Amino acid sequence: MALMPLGPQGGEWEWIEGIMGETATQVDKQADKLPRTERGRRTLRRLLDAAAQEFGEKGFHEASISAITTRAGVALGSFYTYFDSKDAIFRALVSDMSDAVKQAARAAIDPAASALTIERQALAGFLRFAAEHKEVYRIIDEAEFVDPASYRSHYETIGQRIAERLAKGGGRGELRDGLGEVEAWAIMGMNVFLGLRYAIWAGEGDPDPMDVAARANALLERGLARDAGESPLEPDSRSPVRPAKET
Amino acid sequence: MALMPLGPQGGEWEWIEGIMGETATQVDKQADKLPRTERGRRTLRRLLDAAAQEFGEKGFHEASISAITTRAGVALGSFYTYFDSKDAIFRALVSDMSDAVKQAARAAIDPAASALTIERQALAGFLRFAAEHKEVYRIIDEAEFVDPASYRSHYETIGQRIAERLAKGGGRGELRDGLGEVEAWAIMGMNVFLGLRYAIWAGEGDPDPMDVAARANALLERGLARDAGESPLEPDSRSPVRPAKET
DNA sequence: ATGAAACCTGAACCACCTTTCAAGTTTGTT
DNA sequence: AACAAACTTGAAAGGTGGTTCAGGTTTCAT
Repeated sequence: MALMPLGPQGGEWEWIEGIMGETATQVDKQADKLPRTERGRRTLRRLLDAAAQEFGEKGFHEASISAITTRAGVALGSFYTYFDSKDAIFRALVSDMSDAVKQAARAAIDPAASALTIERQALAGFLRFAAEHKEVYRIIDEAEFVDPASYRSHYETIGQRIAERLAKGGGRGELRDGLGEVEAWAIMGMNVFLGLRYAIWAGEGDPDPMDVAARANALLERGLARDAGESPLEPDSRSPVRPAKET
Repeated sequence: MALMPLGPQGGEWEWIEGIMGETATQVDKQADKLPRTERGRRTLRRLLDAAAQEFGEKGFHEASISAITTRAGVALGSFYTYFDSKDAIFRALVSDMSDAVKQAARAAIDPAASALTIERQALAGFLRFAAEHKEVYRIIDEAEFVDPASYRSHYETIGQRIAERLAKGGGRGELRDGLGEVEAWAIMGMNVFLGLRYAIWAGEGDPDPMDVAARANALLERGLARDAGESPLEPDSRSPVRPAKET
């Protein structure tokens, strides 16, 4: 499962399946590189795990293929049995990680919950995931420069998903009507930056992910404005709101 | 003025003054490179303008020093009269642009306005600036990998400034009490992503910056929740809210 | 005017890394 | 057992582009 694709050796990459069920563009070039033996699949996975670490630690340009193969314990030349180029393996990682992030958020959601609760759960899930897999965050972010198309499509997909949830919440009467793409991107940006600050850059006295998610959710629920008579829409959302210490 | 540091030839870099009033670390190494003649200052500015374009279009690693010097119309070797390395000029740019972004937001604000109006003005100012200077956005973003310390300090500074505004709004009774860093980062992330989507990636049918800022501000004012009786806190903030078409 | 400091020039140096390749080993099938 | 395909290996080709340098030109204070 893609939820934990980066465990030191627990890497279970969906990459192979992913690539086969793809809309296929640069994928075709890669297709003939799929391993056909057990040994081959093992090597491929080793390379992907090593690359995730290497790219995560050093960034795309500082990372070197020879460092990746060394980490993976294979010969330099073997790399090109599985990937056409340094870019190709990076793209494969981005694609896989993009799926993993979406999956993490989806898995954290209880579809039966109220619209606001769902947003809180999605954020909490994302924060937890980001804290556990900082490489993922970094690699996706660097895709803005190494593989812009994937980067854009990653966020557009997520944005769409959020917009759908907002529309649904509107239809149900839980949220305002007329919420759309702008609000979706606002929420997404909020989540990403909270992830950067409180998961990737988490420090000593920082509030834990649950508190952060609760505070962000309060913002989404009532905004910044002064309480003009508590809006009692989502009783569920108040319970975990312990005010976190602020700097 | 740093507000328009990237005009084709209108570049008025505060870089020189900036570096002199600095807390001084890697700055010292750079200090002996400050030009002492008029000609030198002209060349330095040419290099910085050229570098901004080159980095903005190609990204740090694809950009080459020889392309920068060609663009600037100076010899390759002259580059090293002003900068110790490719990294050094990039850092100089990040520092300058970081100032420019802050300045743009500050300039868009009317300090006498209400707390929420101020946030809307800051966002609108940022969106306008980002649309006009896409290179700035890109360069600062890439600093996450090329110059992480500057990147972090850039956002921490802005985050702090927003937090201060929130605290002030709370003190005045315009906003809730207890707003802090979490809310500041949420707002900042919101702004940055709206900038990415509606300024950098702006497309045909997209709403204009004013609409985006208004919608985001509505989110900050009342949240997503269904109108539980219009909160009439900021009459000012309703006027420019023309609902934008959504996809 | 004149000399020293500032600045300019571009060819060459050099370090680094991606990619290729020809030869060898392992795997899996018949 | 035997063979083809899959996989592995590491040395070396080949490019790229940051950085240096020695020698020339311009600036500016005296």
